[in-house]
Amino acid sequence: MNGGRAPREPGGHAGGEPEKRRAILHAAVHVFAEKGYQGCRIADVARAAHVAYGLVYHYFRNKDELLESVFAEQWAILMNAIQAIDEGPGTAADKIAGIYGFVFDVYKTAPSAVRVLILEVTRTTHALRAGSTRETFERAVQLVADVVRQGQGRGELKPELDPVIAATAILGALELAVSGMVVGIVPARTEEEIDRAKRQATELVLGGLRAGG
Amino acid sequence: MNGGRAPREPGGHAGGEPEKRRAILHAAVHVFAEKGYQGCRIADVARAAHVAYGLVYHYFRNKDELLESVFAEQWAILMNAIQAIDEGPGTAADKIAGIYGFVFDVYKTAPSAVRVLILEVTRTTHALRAGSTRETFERAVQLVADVVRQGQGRGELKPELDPVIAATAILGALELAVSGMVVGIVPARTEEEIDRAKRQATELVLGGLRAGG
Amino acid sequence: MNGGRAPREPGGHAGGEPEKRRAILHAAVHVFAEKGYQGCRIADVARAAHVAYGLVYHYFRNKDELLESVFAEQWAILMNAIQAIDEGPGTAADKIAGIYGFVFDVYKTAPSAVRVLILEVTRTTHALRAGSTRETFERAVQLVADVVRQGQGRGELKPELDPVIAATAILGALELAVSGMVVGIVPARTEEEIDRAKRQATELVLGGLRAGG
Amino acid sequence: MNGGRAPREPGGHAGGEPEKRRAILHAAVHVFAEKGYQGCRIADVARAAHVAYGLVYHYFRNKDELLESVFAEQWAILMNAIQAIDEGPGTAADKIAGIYGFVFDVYKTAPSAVRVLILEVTRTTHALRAGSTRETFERAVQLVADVVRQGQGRGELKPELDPVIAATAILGALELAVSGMVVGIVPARTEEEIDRAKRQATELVLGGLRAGG
DNA sequence: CATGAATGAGCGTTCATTCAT
DNA sequence: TATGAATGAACGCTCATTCAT
Repeated sequence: MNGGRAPREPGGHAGGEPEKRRAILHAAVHVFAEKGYQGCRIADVARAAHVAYGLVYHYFRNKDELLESVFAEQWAILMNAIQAIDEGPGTAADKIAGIYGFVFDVYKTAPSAVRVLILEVTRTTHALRAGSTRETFERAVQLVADVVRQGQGRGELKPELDPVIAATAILGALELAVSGMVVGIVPARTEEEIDRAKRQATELVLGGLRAGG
Repeated sequence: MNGGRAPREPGGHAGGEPEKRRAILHAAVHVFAEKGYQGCRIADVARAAHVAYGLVYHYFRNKDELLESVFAEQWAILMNAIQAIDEGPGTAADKIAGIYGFVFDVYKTAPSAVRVLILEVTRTTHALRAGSTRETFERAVQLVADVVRQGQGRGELKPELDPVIAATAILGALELAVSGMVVGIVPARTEEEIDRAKRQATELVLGGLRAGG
Repeated sequence: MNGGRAPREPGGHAGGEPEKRRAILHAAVHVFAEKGYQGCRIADVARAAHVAYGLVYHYFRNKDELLESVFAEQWAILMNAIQAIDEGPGTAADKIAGIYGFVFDVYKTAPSAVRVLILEVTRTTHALRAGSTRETFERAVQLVADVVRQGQGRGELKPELDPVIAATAILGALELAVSGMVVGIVPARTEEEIDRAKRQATELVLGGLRAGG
Repeated sequence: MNGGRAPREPGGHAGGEPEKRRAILHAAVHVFAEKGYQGCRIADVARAAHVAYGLVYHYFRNKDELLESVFAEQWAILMNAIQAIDEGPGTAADKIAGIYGFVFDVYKTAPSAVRVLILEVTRTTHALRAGSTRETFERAVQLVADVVRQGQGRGELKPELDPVIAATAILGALELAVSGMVVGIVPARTEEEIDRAKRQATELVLGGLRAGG
């Protein structure tokens, strides 16, 4: 594309996403994670993104839409990972362990992202109810429920469990484990501590799911 | 605990807690549950309590203290229940089942209370960090962790689990299960549906904890 | 009223209108007249009323409602005057002259009020369309149209005129005469100049209305 | 007049006014008439003109100048008509009737234009005070006043009337008659209704002016 | 000429908190 | 105790204007 023309792509874009929009979204993740929904001011995001106040409103209709986008993006990443794990090889236990592994690994390098992902999901219930957040979350539950169903079909997991409730518990345990780290109840200062928490949480939830438990 | 309570013996009724204070607290539970932290305005609470605006500030230093008190009260109820269950007879599994049973039962008659208890705990992290909420929450984790430790001591639960992480997962699964009901992912319209969700969630988490799983 | 009780009526009221509300409304008339709808900032009104910013929103839902109230009040005064003139004695010509006289007289002592009354009526059409302004204006037209009808009934005014159109013209001529004074096209610095403009305008419009003209 | 026009011969078409500038001006008339001064956003005009945002600022220094130009253009049309009528044959009454006729006729085919012409004249007083609008308006008044003077000189109109005040009333009655149609007080849905309103208004004002009334 | 991204001051509105009674 | 009027800082959003290309 753009063959022969001047190779411009300055402050703008060329079929892709404007870099300033990226910067805003990127900054929003951190500010949002740091200060929560109510404490996350547009001015903070703009400043963190080294961008003029008004530009936020050039790319996003309003605060809700901006934070919805943050949600959507973070969840999209997680969803892709879950789906890839889901469609890949391995037992149901492997896959669930894989999901846990992914989230804990991301936490090591980008705790803010995980924080948004996990901590704020249920939080802003009302304000964002109309948005796509809830559907996205439901889809995640369904995706994990599918993993459970497959595992039940292969006789790996307890057949009597309701897959949706099981999926809820799987993600719930994951959420509070990460919450615990974020809040400081569960120690997670070193990589080893994080790995330890990961192993424990994984073991715990898998123990409840395995057939013949 | 007496957090935020007026120091001198208040109330027009001598000896007890002033009824207006009660009304405010009571109203706050519902408004808080209904609208969340940010959406919960002092004016709403006062109106719902059929009390003058300023009276809220007579009994509570500020918004945070009011909502802290709501937390504290709801958690106190749960803590007492947990403690009673803890100190009572039965295996660790019985006790954990008892805790789950208690929360789900309260949900049947007072979903607002549970909503506050569960949904808002991690939410308002930053705003309330200075307050007693976190300590209360930690104490709950420790209480459950004690149950786990006791169970491990008696050989009922897997000895290799970190009690704190286990407790975190126990409450985490509980949280998201209830969240699921509140948000509507998990069906909970009838008493039977709620009981079913309770059984499933209990089974799931206990499966992960039992020794020889 | 208030017999025997402590004669309090401090910053408050006693069955009447709070004085601060009065002050805000009073200030709004001037600021509105001075700067027009768009230029009239809430901050200006508050400052002019020697009142805190937020108090404006204590008494008025928003800017539109405030300015609607200004309209309503000014028009109410005019309407009362018109109605009194209408119901009083005299020929239709006397009554129309009376209305003109009233408006020009008010202009001498309170040009701001007239300015709001006249200049801004049609102006903020869209913003205030939903409000009561238009209905009020229509009522004024009807009231004047009634005067015309009565005059036609008594043979004083041309019978072939549509009373509504006549009323529209009567008020229109009045409006632009006053507009002319406000804007400076028609000289109105001294009381004499104002009276001269009044006489001329009255004569002009009456000339068009009188039977056998 | 050339107010606000790009100095050098513009347009891709050599010799005339650039068509984009035309489009902007044309669009501005409608948006302005539709939304009023404050509601008329540059973005709206640009969109309606199918032109890039920034181009508006290429042809006009700022919003005020754009809307001044709209005024100027519309008034120029009216002024030319008035002047032609003025310099043409006929009595003063004929000429005034001609002016009324012109405005009402334009209203039939381009109500937006008349709306701008009439409704917004006095409105934006302050914002545009520095501009040429007022002078233009004053010139219109003078032009009509000249017609009155001529009529007085020929003994057709009452000699005792101040020509300026008379002109003010003539235009005032015209304004409110049209305003009434625009706002909906005076019925103007069919051509017949418009014509009826025209005749009534004309008769009314001429009745006030004719000598021996 | 033409584009539209980028800027930032300005303003309406909310709402926790205080205060006079 | 109880009331609710009064305060003002804070923040979301708009939109005229500029600028780089």
